[in-house]
Amino acid sequence: MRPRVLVVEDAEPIRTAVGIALTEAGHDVRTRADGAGFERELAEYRPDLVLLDVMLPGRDGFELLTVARETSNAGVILLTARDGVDDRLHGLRTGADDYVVKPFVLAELIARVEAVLRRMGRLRSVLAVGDLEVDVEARAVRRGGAEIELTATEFKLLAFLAGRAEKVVGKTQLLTAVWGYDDYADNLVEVYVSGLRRKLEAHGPRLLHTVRGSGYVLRS
Amino acid sequence: MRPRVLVVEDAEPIRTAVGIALTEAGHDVRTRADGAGFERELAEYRPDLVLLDVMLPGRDGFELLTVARETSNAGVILLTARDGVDDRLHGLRTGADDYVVKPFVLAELIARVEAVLRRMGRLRSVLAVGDLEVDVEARAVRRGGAEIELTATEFKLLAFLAGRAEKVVGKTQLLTAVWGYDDYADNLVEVYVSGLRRKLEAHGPRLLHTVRGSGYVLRS
DNA sequence: ACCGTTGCTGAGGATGTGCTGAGGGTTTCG
DNA sequence: CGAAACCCTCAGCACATCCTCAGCAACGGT
Repeated sequence: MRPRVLVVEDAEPIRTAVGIALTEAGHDVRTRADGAGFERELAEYRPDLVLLDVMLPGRDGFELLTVARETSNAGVILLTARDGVDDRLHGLRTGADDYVVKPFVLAELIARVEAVLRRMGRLRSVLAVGDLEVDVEARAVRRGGAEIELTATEFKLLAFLAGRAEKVVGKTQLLTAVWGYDDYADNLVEVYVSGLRRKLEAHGPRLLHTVRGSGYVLRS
Repeated sequence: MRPRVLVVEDAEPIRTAVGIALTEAGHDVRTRADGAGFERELAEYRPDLVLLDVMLPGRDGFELLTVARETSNAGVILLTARDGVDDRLHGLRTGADDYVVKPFVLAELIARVEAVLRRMGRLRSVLAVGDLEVDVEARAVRRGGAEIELTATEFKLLAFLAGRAEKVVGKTQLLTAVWGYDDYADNLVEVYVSGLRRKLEAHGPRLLHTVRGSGYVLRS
């Protein structure tokens, strides 16, 4: 489930740019030009995070911040052209989770958005290859909705391969990365690839391909 | 109970000034000049918030940040003279809760400290996992309406796990976070997990799952 | 088509990892 | 001061997982 972000910003170019950047970063985004119907939007869309411009026509960002705090538990980031310490203090005291000053680099805004989401526990680092998802923190693997149970070694192997999806990985490389050996040992890798395939292919077509003479690739 | 703040900063004047300012603002403060014995300090003092200078003799702030994230639930604010966007991004990506650039106005630092504390209170006062509720402040645990009585150690363990719901937590990590040990000691963790399960599962299905070879997860 | 090389897979014993009941030392509380 | 609760250690059991082995299949160059 992707995190939902609500953006309220009157300047059209910024609103669009932020919307696109956040969407590309893998979030679900909804944008608005002013604070009209803000309460309804909060209730319906249930965002995990709200990005609020401070200077808005009608109700300003501080007012909306208060509303958001009272009626939801979304995180809030304020967005403003002003740079005085007083405004920053005001924003933080009112309870914003973060504060970004215009003009800002888009990459930093994204980083702050994700920092707040991560802190709230709404962001996971998930590696995806085709319909396969590898959640490293939860140590969980899903394919097409189904949860796949892996042993410790199988998971290490898959995580390593998923981390370099589309790239061919040699057996020696796998042995050092997963087992810590520095020389070749029997057919260890083959045995584990075999086991991994059996579990993975119970829920779909082959993802872990053999590249004869070189190693293995993970791709769809 | 006043919030505890741990300050790690090598420059003496700043360390003192920050210490005094935070104390006057009503916090319990402890200061250190470097990262030596940081793990022990975390385990003993159990700060709610850690202020870390990025440029420290010995281990730098980023390193300490990682340690703090792994073994405590404390919030973290980075404190630095550098102002490059790259450093800010690095700090936020690594998971800092906030980032203050020197030179800073003391009032702003205090405001940020309190913003982070407030945010943590809002997010962490009652942790919920499935039908389980862990109220950290009241030191109470409920499941499906029934109150569950836990010993001090059991509660610490559960609270730590609940703070990282859905994430796999290693035994070593638990030992440092809950017991303050830095190396593996017998099967302490297993014994307490066992006891915790008995109490938790008297009111519902398993929530505290074993992930063989990795650790434990709390999820429904 | 042949044959050496490379890769696949099922089986099984050794090992590792986790679970639990019991008990002694210590602290807390009445 | 005594009892209860609690913390930690220990030891035995259960079983999942790891790795080796051996035979078979697939591939590709000649």
